[in-house]
Amino acid sequence: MSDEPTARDSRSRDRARTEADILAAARVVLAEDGFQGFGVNAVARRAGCDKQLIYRYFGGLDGLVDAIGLDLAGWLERELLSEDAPPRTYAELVEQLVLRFLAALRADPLVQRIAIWELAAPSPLVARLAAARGTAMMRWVAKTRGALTPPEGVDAPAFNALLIAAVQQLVLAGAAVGSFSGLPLQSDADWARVQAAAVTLVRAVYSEG
Amino acid sequence: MSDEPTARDSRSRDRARTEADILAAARVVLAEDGFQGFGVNAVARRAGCDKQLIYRYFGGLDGLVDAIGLDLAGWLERELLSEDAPPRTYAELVEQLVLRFLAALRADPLVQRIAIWELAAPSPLVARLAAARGTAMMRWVAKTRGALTPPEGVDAPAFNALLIAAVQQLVLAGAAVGSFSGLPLQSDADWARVQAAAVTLVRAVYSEG
DNA sequence: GCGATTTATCACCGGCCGGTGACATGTCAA
DNA sequence: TTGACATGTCACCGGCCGGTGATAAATCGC
Repeated sequence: MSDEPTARDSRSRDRARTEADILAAARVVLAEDGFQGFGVNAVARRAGCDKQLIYRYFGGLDGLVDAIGLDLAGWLERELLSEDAPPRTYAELVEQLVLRFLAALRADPLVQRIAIWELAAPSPLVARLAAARGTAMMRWVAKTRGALTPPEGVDAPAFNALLIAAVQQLVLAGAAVGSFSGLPLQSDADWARVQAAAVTLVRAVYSEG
Repeated sequence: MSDEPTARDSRSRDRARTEADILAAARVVLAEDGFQGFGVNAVARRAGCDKQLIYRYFGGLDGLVDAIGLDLAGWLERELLSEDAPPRTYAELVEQLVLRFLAALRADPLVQRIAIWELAAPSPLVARLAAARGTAMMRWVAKTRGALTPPEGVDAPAFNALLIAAVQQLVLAGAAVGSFSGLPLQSDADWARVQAAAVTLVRAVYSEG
């Protein structure tokens, strides 16, 4: 929102520090204003330095986006991790995945903006960004799945995609307009309702065949 | 994509025709380029007339968007209508709703763009646009529901929102990048898979309690 | 035929954008 | 001390944007 440059003596002459400032500014701009406001000028203003440095140190916006993607790669995995009891059934596995994905996405405006970016302006650049999320989820599933397998005769990939898609759409809509299709998505109670419905769905599909 | 003005003798002096041209051009621009490319200059170029006319006849972009919203209000209702047998159970009702919403949204890039617009840049303007869709679905449900009611002890609004949200996210992702979370969303076979999964979900929740 | 009105076009403004070349200043090594 | 290099700033370019005032041309009422 505000464009006041963050405090930063303009003569720091510390490249590592400057790069970190630029990267942080880029994340803030993207998280706050979305991809529409994401540009060289905005990031430089936010970082309190000249935009030329973005070209010099990151090779332009593309390199900056890639840099964001790098430390974003581990985001989802970190978020999905927990010390809870490992799932004992496939239903529990999917249930944990859905609930944690909901919480993680809801808490991270940056990733929300990236997801919207992907929908609104698909490009190889942002595709690379979004790919990290997908592979992270895959790896998490592979790691915590153990020997768990979906029930026979069930199109698990389709169901899981449905569930994750529902969660993502609701989180994005909730952040943007506070409701979806008449369902309020603001208070924690609203989200508890969504969680309950999602859990019921998972169990209806996987637990009882 | 291309900016060549549509054939149109520049001296037609037919206000009704010109207004229709502008409105059509606006819909095309929005459907093709999304809200990012939606502006006075782009619409005027596409309509093959001067942008001043947009201000004169529609009062600027806002009025133009409202005009789009007007004839868009009946869109969903028209799409949802059909001569199929009326649903006999609540499960059938929701099943029809979900499947028809999927088909309608998939076939209409304009509405897809509006949905994305709502996520990326919420504003009273586009909210008015998107509200039409919501009320249209409400009215359709009220009209075809008859005496059907959801089973006891089921949070029907939450489940329905989940299902519609899943469909919407998958359609948007399919149009943008052709897949979601590893699930391909391009061929008709891909979508048949999604439909089957959605139907199974609906029945698991409503039919068998 | 003629003036008034409608319809449409054009030229222009300020502002922001991405991008680049020239320049200033601090740092460090020879 | 001096010269090369790293770091940072500034000024400028062309292009597109939304928005507006003046002007031309066709139509209509009289």
